Amino acid sequence: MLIVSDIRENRPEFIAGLEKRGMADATALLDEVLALDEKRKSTQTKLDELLAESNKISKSIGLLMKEGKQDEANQAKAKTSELKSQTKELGQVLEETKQELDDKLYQIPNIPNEEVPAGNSEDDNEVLYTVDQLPELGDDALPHWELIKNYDIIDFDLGVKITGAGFPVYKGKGARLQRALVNFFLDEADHQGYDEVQPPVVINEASGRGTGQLPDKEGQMYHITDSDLYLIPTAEVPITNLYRDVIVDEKDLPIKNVGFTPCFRREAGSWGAHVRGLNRLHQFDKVEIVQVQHPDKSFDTLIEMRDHVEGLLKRLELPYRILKLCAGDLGFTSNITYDFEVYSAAQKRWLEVSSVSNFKTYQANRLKLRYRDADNNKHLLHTLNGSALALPRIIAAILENGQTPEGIKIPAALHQYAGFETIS
RNA sequence: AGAGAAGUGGCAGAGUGGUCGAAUGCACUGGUCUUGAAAACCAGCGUGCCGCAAGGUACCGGGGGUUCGAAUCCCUCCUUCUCUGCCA
Repeated sequence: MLIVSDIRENRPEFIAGLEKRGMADATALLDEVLALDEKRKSTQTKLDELLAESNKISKSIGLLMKEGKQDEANQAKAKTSELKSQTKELGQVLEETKQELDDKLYQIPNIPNEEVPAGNSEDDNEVLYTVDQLPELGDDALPHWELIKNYDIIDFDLGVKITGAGFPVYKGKGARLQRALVNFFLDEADHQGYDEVQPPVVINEASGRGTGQLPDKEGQMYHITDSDLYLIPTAEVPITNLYRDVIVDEKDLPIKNVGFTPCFRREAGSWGAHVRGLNRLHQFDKVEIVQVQHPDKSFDTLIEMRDHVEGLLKRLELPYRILKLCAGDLGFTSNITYDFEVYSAAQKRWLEVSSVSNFKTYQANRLKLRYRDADNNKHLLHTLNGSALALPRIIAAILENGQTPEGIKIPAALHQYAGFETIS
């Protein structure tokens, strides 16, 4: 959530930022926010004045009663009764105004970083790096969904039987490969100083709001209505919310966490030509890295995280490219995002396997996540996260790119973890 | 899941209708003392909102209610503990 006082101070900058995202009515929306905030403040002031008077009289009533001045006490009571109806009314106005202001703020996405290129669609994303030479497979190369069947390592039909489409069953070396990747990713993060956590994969509404999935992505999460809980779409939600309502000491920064969880996405309406096999699932595994950092250092941290993800792809020997997302393609809560895509050689297409983002104070404001500086003053922190990495598409790329007549060669970095070198 | 008990500041723990935002202790911060440290002593030490400030206001698990006035009384939800049941 944007910070109202910042909007007031730098209104043109915020308007420009939102327009860069393609928001047409940015000026009107921001002005509504500012007006509501003015109303909130003046109402608060008035209410406080009335309450102050009321409190004063109430105290005097106590004293009068002690002195036995019953009549005077009763007179004072009449006066406060009058005030009471006024404060009640104003209190309601204040609550409504706050609610309205909140609702407005929830509709407004983060503003893009100045580094973020302009643009409306993924075509405008900036390619920061791409592999020199795309791998060429023979004409008989198979897409991963064929390979999966041939080697019997992932079973979609069984998943349909147990749950439904988009919930595959990993079997034998498929399951082992997945576990190997998880352990590899977790160990690599551990080497980079991330503390591992295992959060719940079910979250409450407050957590969904804290990181901005609610109300923006209500329809994309599985909702357990009889308990009013949600299945996580990413470990970002439970891990970042670990720090909701927290004030950390400046010297304890940065906070670095890594977590492995399944992720659940309804992907409503997004089934089409490009979702075969492992390309898009309702449930998938992901290792996520999260950092909470000092505002002055978060940009360097973003690069550090980007480098970490890049290192993983290098060690997996997969052809990849790095994109800097344009303003129009940026996630709702993000200030700047780098996407990583691996090349799936049989499908001949790029698959997104990681998104590394800096949210700056957008999430922290909602989370009330702050740090205390040397002078004991409190300031909002910056939150960042990135996939490191999402599993199914990595597996798809490993399978397709590693296929040979003798079987599928898996990357050397995984041999120890998997306990095998070839799927045959 | 059933029965009972309890939720107060970083922690411990007072407070059952009226200067209570809240005693006291510990922890923490600054100072005095000391060659240094410890001890002792002095002072400070929650959060949000409004305000340039002085100050005001709100918060004692969450929400609602009674009252001129609620940490204190009532309702409700949540959580924790104990016992019973069930279970990996």
